[in-house]
Amino acid sequence: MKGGSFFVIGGLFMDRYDFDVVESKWQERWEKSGIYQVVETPEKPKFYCLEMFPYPSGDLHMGHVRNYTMGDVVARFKRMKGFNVLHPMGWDAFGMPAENAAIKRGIHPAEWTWNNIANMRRQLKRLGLSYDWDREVATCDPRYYRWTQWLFLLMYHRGLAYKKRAIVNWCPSCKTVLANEQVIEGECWRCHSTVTKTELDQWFLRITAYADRLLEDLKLLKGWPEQVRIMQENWIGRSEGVEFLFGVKGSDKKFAVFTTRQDTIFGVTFVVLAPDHPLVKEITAGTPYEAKVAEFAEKCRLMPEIVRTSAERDKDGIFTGAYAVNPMNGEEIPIWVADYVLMEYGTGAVMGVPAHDQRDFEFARKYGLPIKVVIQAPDGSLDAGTMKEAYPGEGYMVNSGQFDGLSVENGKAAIAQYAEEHGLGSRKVNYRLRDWLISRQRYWGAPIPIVYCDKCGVVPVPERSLPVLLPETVSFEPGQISPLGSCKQFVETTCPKCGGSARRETDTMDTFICSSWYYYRYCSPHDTELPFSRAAVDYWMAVDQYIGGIEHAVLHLLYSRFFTKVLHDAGLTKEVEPFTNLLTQGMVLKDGAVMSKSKGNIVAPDDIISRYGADATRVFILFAAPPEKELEWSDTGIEGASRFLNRTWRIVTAIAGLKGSREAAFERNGQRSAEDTELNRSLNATIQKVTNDVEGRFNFNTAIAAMMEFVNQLYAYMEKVPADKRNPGLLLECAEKLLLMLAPFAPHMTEELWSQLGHEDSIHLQTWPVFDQKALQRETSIIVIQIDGKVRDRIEVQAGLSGEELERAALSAERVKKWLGNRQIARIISIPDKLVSIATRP
RNA sequence: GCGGGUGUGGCGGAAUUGGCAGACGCGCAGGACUUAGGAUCCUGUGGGUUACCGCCCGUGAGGGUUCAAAUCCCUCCGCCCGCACCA
Repeated sequence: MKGGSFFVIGGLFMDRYDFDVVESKWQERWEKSGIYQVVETPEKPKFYCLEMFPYPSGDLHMGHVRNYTMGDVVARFKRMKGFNVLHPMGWDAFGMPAENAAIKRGIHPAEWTWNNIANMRRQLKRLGLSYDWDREVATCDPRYYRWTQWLFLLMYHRGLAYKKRAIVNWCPSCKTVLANEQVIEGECWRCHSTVTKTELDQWFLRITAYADRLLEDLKLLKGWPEQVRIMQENWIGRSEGVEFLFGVKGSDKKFAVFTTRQDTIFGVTFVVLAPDHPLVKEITAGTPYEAKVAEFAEKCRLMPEIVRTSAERDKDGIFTGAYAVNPMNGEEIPIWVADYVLMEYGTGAVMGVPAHDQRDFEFARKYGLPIKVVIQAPDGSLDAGTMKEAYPGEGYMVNSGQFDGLSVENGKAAIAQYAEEHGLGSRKVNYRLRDWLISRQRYWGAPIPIVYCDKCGVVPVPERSLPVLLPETVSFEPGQISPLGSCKQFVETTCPKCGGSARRETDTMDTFICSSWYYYRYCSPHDTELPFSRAAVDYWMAVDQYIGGIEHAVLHLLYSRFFTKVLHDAGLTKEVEPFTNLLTQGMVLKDGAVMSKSKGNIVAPDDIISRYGADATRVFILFAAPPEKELEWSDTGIEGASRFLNRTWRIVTAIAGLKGSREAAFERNGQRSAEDTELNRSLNATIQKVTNDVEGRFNFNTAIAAMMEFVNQLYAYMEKVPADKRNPGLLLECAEKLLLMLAPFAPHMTEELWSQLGHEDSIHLQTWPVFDQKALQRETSIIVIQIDGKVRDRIEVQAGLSGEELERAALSAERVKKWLGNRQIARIISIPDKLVSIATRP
């Protein structure tokens, strides 16, 4: 038979299928029939499949396509597996770009945002994603941000939202403050400008009150990548130690010093205060040191954070003229001020133990301060006079009075206990995590629902008065105050308490607040009584599978965990963690670099879909790399995906055209040729592999590879078996089960072929195929024979032979005899149905 | 510096429990069909060698454990990511 002839169907040669027609046809039908809409169905197991919702920047990029295609495959697969699947989509719609567009082009942020949403919704629908669009949310919609404000008030009433004057991160380009998490290597996470410091009255959320639980519950997140858990652990930065109270010589002033190395307290030869430590001014006031120290502190204040906290930089410091008293031994030691000590961490004061801390060592060397060994190395080699670097390791205590001889670990416990018993200090836990600064001096965000009254002070807006609406007409030009501040009608209000005149808070909330609870809103998106209905949330939460970029490892994922815990404590929800399983997908690259306008290497989803169709785009983006890895976009690679779909189309339409195939399907147990048996085995092996790859480990790439292989097998069968010897019933079964497996990946083409095979119901409402264990069994196995570790022969034997039988068969093989020659057999290992390994000696 | 990841053909990648390295795809080469092919179908494709039966080498480098190592252990190198004076 000549290649290609079995594709002639009804006289027509079907070369390629028309994806444009097929895809839009089914998208319309799915929308009309609402097949992806879900309601709570207690008798069915639920599955909440969620992808991080996008910022509506205007156009979908390939990273979105990858993220949402993965989620869609999981959602469709779980549906076919019998789950009631919640798979929603929405918009993280507040944020700076909308405001910048308004300033630049005179479009209102709302208009710009809603236009972008409309375009991106169109693009998502074009990809054939199975969302329940009835549940769509947009965080900039008053029906949504009303509840964001409600949740702020919940925090406020629980003592978790507070306002304080603080030194904060300021982005001069965005003209707003930033939370610590949003400063990446000294730069603004969004625009990469260098962040400066400024002092402002700002709103904070007390996330530090949850530091321990956020850390502790990371243990529950077994379905998260270890990397993300470690990043959160590092960010929270828990450390245990002792806070000592040091006295100031010649006064009754005291100051606290935090250390994790209380065992080295006898080695303190100086103490260092942060330049902005309040004690600095007190101890230098009226002394000859005052002016110089103040000048030094000012220099530090002006230094950009990134420079000041760089570990490589030489440490600068200055003596204050004052002396501190070591609470443990009464020693008097000089008080210095240095740039390497940060007011934000611990107590803003550090005890200098140069012998056992590298930073202190460098500082002591630079300024000629004494070095005193108090932990001797096990080999007794440490000598203060000859040390080249600090010794932070294990050893035993020396020069420490009654504590001499203790190990580091025992010394830590003993000193801590002694300090507590004698009122010299107390055990303390410190965190690197800071409270979450949430005020933003911008317009396009949810207004903070707070009113300032001269008589009543800070007054929360009552729940019944929510939402505090954004005024429509304001000047968006950023300045030192929020744009809302320039809007009189907004600012001027009456006090909810006393009815007198009052002013509204003019800052808006960090958009990360809006995205910290959206997954709850999806559960009951139209609720007008509460942010979400308890019954709906109890049914759907937690999210069973969350998919998104690793860039949110600390930001969004930490904030959301915090919100979930607060909601739980408030009795609004039952779960303590929002996302049971997390998949962090890798980035999409082009020519080895991230796609960006400036590099000019952007591949636009719309262009690709127009040229190859949504199904081919989906298949390629899943096939090109495993989900967590970076994916290199390839223009020829997508051709391959397109070829595979067309190849599938042709073979399935050919099978559909086989005369009497449907009738023949009832004769499944009739005669089988060897080729039939092998094809059937191949079908079941493919079902097993695809199921396992999708369900167990999200390896969509190998699942697609397995289906490609199976399609190749179908072609080989057609090539090998003459038309009159083919088994139409088996071929039909192969075609149908292949389509079912491919349906989550290529939903349009499979739906079309499914209907062409005569089915009335959507393929997406079918049950996932099950493989037949019996069909997998072979009558014979190929056994590999190794001699001294090298493969020397393969023999075909009856399946299931015992080790002994295998050995006998192996040793009687001609090639084996030849290779063995007259060498002696030292050992034989046989693994049934796999291999025989023979070790020899001369 | 600390923590994590990773290194496999010309390229993307596979090998799930230590058991035939390179599945699948791209690219390339040859053939078939064809007025034509950038469509489609078939064949080949890690390197070396060769009477195309094989044989030798081969998973960043070196060493080790084992009948057997991409996989486990040790030393080193490259790249990527996170944290980075955190007391």
